[in-house]
Amino acid sequence: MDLDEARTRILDAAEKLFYDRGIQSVGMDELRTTAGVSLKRLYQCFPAKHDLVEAYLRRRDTRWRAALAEYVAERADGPETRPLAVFDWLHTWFSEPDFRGCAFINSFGELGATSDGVGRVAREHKRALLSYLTGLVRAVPIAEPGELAVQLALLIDGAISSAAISGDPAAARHARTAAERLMAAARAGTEPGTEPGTAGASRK
Amino acid sequence: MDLDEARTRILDAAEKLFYDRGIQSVGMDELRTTAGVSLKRLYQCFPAKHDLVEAYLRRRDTRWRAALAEYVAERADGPETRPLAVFDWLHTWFSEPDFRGCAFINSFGELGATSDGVGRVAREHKRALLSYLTGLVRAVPIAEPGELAVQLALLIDGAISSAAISGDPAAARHARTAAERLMAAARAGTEPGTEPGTAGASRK
DNA sequence: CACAGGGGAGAACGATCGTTCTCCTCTCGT
DNA sequence: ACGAGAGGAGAACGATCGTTCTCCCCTGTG
Repeated sequence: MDLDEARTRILDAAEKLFYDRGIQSVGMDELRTTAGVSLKRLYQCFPAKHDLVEAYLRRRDTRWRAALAEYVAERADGPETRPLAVFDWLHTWFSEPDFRGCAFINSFGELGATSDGVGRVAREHKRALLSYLTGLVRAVPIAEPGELAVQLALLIDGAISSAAISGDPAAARHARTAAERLMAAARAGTEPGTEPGTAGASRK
Repeated sequence: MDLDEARTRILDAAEKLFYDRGIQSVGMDELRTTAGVSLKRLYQCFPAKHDLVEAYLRRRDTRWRAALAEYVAERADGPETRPLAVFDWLHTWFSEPDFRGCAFINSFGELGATSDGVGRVAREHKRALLSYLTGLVRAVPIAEPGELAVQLALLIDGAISSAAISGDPAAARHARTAAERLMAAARAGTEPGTEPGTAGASRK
């Protein structure tokens, strides 16, 4: 077996088990069994459990954000609907049978006080999501794009937590309508006639 | 030492240790030491660890919601500002040095898949919070109070998670301004002249 | 064919977990 | 004064954890 294939099989097993049942609830032996590799291989790829935990979180971060960005890019039919498509993607995610909330919030709650690596990865994940949202919002003429992006991030985190605990994917729909109203409110803050593109002062 | 005093000392220790470091990271022996009771007493009050975990969560639920309701009742100067006072209370909570997010989201992420008692308490906590918010919102003339209450709940959960991971209490302020705009949007949905209290149809 | 070496399976190790048991002390009713 | 029972301190137990070690086979090269 290749060393890279062993790595991906271990990471696949880690993602399934860690996300489903929490990190401290799954031992290295079960991980080894699920991945189908030997213990020697496991410790050859990841010298300690916290290395595997961090690698699991980092890979999940990049994949999660890539899946979201891909969905938004191909589903939204314009810059105005892109921020709302985020919540449609959330709804499909919440509807998956093994959905169990945000892996980073869960890991942070479990190990954030103990392992600073987990806290760091969780912080980076939320910061990267916020910068992605900021990019989406900037493509729409809006009074304060940073503020709206932060508000959307709050709605996203809230919807994830609510859907995880209640088990009801409808949290994504409620968050979506809230996002619509926040976008409309932020749009109302822009004075008409001052959008970039129409040169000159048309009012004053 | 009284039996009731032992119970509260154990619950005090459990709340501090479980909330600070997670549940699985603190053992019964450290709990016993912090509470200052004997192991026999500990197991006399709580026959197993999961009993203590559930009691800890239930007591925290009632205390947390009571503290919130008390703050809102004495700080808000009218029905219109009560929902916003919730976010002011969040800001003071986030600013406490040992703030580490929502105990129920954290516990659910750590043990929700394993222990169904934890999942049940977390669900009840969120449901009770939502019904409290619904009560606050119903005192304001608003088109769909249930919808607005759900949206506020999403903002609250999102602010808690965001503040926990980023460490920045400003999440409460952002959530507050979002709540203001959502309330204004929901208020705009009510037709003027149809509030209860002004008898008769003043428009039609 | 001989043999060196890497990988697989799993036993083994020390630590720690939740829980129980032992031993000793103290108190209280008669 | 004295026996009985309750409570405290902590040893002890079985299980499980993360990690390492042992043994054996398999393959490739002279």
